[in-house]
Amino acid sequence: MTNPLFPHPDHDHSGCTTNLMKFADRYCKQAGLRFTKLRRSVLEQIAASHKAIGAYQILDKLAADGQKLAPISVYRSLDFLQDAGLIHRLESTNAYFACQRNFNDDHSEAQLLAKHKCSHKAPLVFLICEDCGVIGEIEGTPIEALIESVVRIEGFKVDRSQLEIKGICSSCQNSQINKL
Amino acid sequence: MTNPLFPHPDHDHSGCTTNLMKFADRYCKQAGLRFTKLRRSVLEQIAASHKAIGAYQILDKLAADGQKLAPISVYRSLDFLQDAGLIHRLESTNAYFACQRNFNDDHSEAQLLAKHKCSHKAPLVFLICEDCGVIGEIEGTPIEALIESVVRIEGFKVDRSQLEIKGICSSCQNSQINKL
DNA sequence: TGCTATATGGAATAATATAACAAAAGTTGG
DNA sequence: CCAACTTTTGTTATATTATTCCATATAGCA
Repeated sequence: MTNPLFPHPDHDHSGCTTNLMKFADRYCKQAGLRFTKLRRSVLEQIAASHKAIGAYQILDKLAADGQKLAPISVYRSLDFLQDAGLIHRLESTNAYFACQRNFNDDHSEAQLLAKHKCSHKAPLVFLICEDCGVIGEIEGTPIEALIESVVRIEGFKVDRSQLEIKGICSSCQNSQINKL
Repeated sequence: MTNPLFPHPDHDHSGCTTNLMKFADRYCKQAGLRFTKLRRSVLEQIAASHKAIGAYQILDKLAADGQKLAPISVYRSLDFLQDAGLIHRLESTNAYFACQRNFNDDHSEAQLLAKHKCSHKAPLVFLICEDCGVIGEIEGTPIEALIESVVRIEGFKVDRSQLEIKGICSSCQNSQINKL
C-alpha cells in the first residue's frame, strides 16, 4: 500500500516519522554521510508534520527541548539535509519540509542509494495547501518530459527546477463547505 | 516579428524598455490603476535589463539617481507592480524582473486589458540562466494542462503556481565552449 | 472647497540568512 | 594508540530581505 501524494491532514502521522527517520539512517550510512545528532534532531523537527517549517521555528522547538543553538547551526543542518535529498525548501515561503518520496520504499541498500540519488535530479513538484499548510510532493509527472521539450527548443541546459502549486487541498475544500 | 522566449544577452535592449513602459502606461490607464512617479521609476529600474534585481539594489540605484527612499517605499511599489502583473518575483532568489509577455502585443485597449488579466492566472514558467542571470518567461506551455490534470486526480483546487527552471542558456553554453 | 480614499514619508524593527574564526569530534595512516 | 588531517559544531557578529506603525501628502470626487 502506498500513501497518497497529498497526505490527509488527519492521517495517523506516527508511521510517517518512523519511516522517514529509518530511511535517513539507512540512506546516510549507505551514502557515506554522517547523520549526526544535530542533523538528526533537526530532521526530527521537520518530520514532525507534513507542513513546512521555518528555520527559526526549528530553532525555537529545539530550544524548548533544551537544545539551544545559533541560527547558523540549524542552517548548516538544513543544508546537509537538503543536499542529501531528505528535505526540500519551499522557495515561496522560506520553509522546509521532509521529502516523502521514500516512505513506501523497501529496497535493498544498493537500490536505495541509486534510486534516491536519481530522484534528486528530477524536477520537484509540490502542492501547497494554503489553508492547512500541508505539502504534497508529486513524483514522475509528465512535467519532466515537458521541461525537456520546452527547453530543447530554447537550447537551455537545465540544472534543476521546482514547481510550487498553491491552492486548497480536497480535505480543506470539504471542511469549508461544512462551515457554510 | 516576435522576440524569443529567452532574450539573447547581447540583444539591443532599448526597445524592450520602451515597449514595456508604454505597455505599463496603457494598461494601468485602462485598468484604472495609478501608475505614479514612484512606481514608474521602480519599474524603470527593473526594466533596465532582463536580469532579476533585488529590492535593495533598486533602492541603491534610485538613491544614485538622487531619489532617496525607505525600503518600504520600494516594497510597496513592487507589490503594486506585481499585482498589476507588470513584474514577477523569483522566489528562489528574492529578486524581481519585468514581465515580458506584452512586448509584442498590439491590441486595442479593451483586448489589452482582457488578455493581460487573463494571463495573470496562468501558471508562471521561468527559465533562469545561472551564468548570465537573464530570465526567460514561457507562455502557454502544456504545463498548464498538466497542472490541471495532475491536480484533478488529487482534488486539489489550484490558486496559482510558479515553475522556476535553472540552468545555462544557449548563449552562455556557447561562450563557455569558446573559453576552453 | 472640503471629504475621503489612496499613496508616500520616516523611523524602527522583524524575519531570514551568512561570515569568520575557534574549538571539538571523527577519520585515517603510521 | 598517536599524530595529522578533515569534518562538524560553537560563538559572535553581521548581512540581507521584508514589514509594522504612525504621520503626512496627494488624487479623485461629492
